[in-house]
Amino acid sequence: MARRTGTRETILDRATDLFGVRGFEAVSLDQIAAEVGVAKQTLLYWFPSKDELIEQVLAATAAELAIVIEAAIRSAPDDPLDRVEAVVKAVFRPAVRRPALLGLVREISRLPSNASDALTTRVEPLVARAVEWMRSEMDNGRLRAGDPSIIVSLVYATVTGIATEPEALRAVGWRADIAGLRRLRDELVRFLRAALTP
Amino acid sequence: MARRTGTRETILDRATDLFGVRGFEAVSLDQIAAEVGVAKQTLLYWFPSKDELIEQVLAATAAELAIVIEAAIRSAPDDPLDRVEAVVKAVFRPAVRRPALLGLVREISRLPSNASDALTTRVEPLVARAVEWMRSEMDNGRLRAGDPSIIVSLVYATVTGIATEPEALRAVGWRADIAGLRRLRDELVRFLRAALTP
DNA sequence: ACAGTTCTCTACCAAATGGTAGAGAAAGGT
DNA sequence: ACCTTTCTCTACCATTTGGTAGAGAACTGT
Repeated sequence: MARRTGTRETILDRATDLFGVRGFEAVSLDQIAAEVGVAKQTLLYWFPSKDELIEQVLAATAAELAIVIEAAIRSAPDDPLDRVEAVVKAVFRPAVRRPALLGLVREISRLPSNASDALTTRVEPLVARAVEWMRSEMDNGRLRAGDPSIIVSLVYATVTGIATEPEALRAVGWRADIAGLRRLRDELVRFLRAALTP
Repeated sequence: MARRTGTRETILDRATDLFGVRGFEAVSLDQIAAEVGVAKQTLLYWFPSKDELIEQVLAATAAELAIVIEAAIRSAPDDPLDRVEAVVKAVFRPAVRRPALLGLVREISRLPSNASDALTTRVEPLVARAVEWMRSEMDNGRLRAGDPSIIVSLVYATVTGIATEPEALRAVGWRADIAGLRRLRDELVRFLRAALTP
């Protein structure tokens, strides 16, 4: 049967959404296969085991986010607050289009450590660079002084948290229409700017 | 056999930790039973089904957090920034002692909506009160102006996010000793103060 | 001593889980 | 035309899942 898009890519795509929304262990291969419209064994042809599938999903997600973030940083102005805003906006777009993306990132902490270690070591240099950058900007007096490691984590937690908890937003009456999304994004940016301004 | 503490309470306790760390669907009744040191059917005697157990775990957690928060608010000073600090510190203590507590809160969004609705409607008045309080303090000029609903969600996302993602903190070299915890808590409070100061 | 309630157990069960074995279709290269 | 590789399928399998049935302790009040 002729495939419109690669079966492998379709599987990765659907699996990303399901894993991100419901968690790795909560999603069965049968469910993914049904969603893709293919037999379970087709999954196991492309990915020899569920663990392997999870690993590939994580790798693809990390790559996608890394590209978006890199691009945002490269084309961002020099002022650190503008830079943070650029990165947050860049991540926000794909994250709200697919809540599962950042949800996936959160899922990593539930993996057996050996599985997540590969990813961790790959992301580590990026994180280290972010922390170093933040430290130097703090020294410059262009960002509010503080423990740069923890501040980086706090910014990450805020963005990831707000993008992956529709429940919290629903509880305060927020609606996910286009106007709501823009308000949320702008309020998030203002919140972070206020938190980081010297 | 004479029970030291109530079997029911022990089950709720262990189930809270397991659910909070790994997710509802990822934890089996057998695993909980093994952890408690009891037969699975003892679980099903106390809680007629897994759904019922989940519901009770959520109810107990909500009650525990509500008590802590209420107490913090009552004994807090009038200044809104001090009040936020008091609540955050109050939640932070049990949250880091048991990361599963806030993890559980996050898990709610994965529940079938009918199961979480009961909880949602119970929490709704508290949330509404918080939003109204924040709006009036913004009008007073004692908090940075903004959309009070979204700001409440952002504060919640920051606290929950940082307390439930040890992975993000590990990635920046943070250690969970007592000194690290205090630094984290203080940095979190400063972060939120900066974000909310007019 | 005894009956009744409370509590925990062993023994099952049907359904779903991740995974194996291997057949057969589709396509390309020669 | 034919062989090989690529891809998807049906048919199973052992294990684990949430849950049922019902027996038997252990504590109660009388």
